[in-house]
Amino acid sequence: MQARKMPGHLIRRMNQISSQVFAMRMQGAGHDLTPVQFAALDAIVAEPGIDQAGVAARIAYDRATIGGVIDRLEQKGFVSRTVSRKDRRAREVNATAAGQAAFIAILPTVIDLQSDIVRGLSESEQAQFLALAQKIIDQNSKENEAAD
Amino acid sequence: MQARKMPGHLIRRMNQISSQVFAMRMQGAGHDLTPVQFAALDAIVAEPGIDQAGVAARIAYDRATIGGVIDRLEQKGFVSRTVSRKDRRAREVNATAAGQAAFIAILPTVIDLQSDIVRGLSESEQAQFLALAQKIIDQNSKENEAAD
DNA sequence: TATAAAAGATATGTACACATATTAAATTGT
DNA sequence: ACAATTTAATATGTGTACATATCTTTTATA
Repeated sequence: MQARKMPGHLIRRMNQISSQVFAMRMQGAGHDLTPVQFAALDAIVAEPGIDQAGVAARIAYDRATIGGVIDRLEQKGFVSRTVSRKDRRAREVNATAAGQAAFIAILPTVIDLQSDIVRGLSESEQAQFLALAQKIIDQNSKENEAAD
Repeated sequence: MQARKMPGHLIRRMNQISSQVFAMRMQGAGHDLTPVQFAALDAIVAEPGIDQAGVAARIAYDRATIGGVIDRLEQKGFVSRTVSRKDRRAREVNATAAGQAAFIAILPTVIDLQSDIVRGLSESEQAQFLALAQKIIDQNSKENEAAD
């Protein structure tokens, strides 16, 4: 049995390829966000005032990691954090004007590069692949949180 | 367009799930190897005397990362490194007796946990998924190295 | 209400992942 | 043979990813 044929290994390779395509295309378009930073910004734009734990839950991140990701988004001037008045443990995160503008500018590039990742698959194969991936994720995240 | 439906995001989530299943099952079986360490050990057992760059190429790792991975395998007593007499820049890596024994002991667990990762898919869906994943990888690694 | 339990965030430590730079050794070209 | 290039490995720095511990604040409970 070769490790290279195992689901775990194939998934690792796909993730590697996906990250490389993302980095290359974003750099080519003059943007400077990692996949994780983009996903976090997406969540924050979609739900202004969300707290860090909410961002983590929304995109299935680790709580301990999200702080650093949002740190970097803050350094770039894309988001701001304020202590919540409802719950002083929580930090409410909002996209700044610059962050919203950046998101709008970057989104088309991100959407466009997605088809690069699955290039080599026909339209119907792409749909199949996405459906199967979603199924794997749904099955394995039942015990964590409800999907939406 | 929600980031959560994009191929890149789904692939990241699958990789996350895959890594978690691997860690949990390995720990449950009393083993202590990461997915990357296992894949490296697999490559070294399959090709004794391979150099570090060879290991990296064989499993599509980053050259700069593989040194640290092999460091950790060496600390566990699973592999040994010797300067090649043919090319004194290169380090020939070999599995020790303990490393080979560990590999044989661990392999069944790793094989077994693979079906956990794709649980939720039927047999035929699993085969479909693996074929599509392989296609994505082959397409995106054409410019790097030949597959085998 | 005092205490316990839970939750949001941060800090620490380990392990990738990769870009870039550096060092040493081998290879190539003239 | 010698300089230029390439290659193997290491070093450095940034960015995840996650377990665990700690701190603060909130909530639940006796």
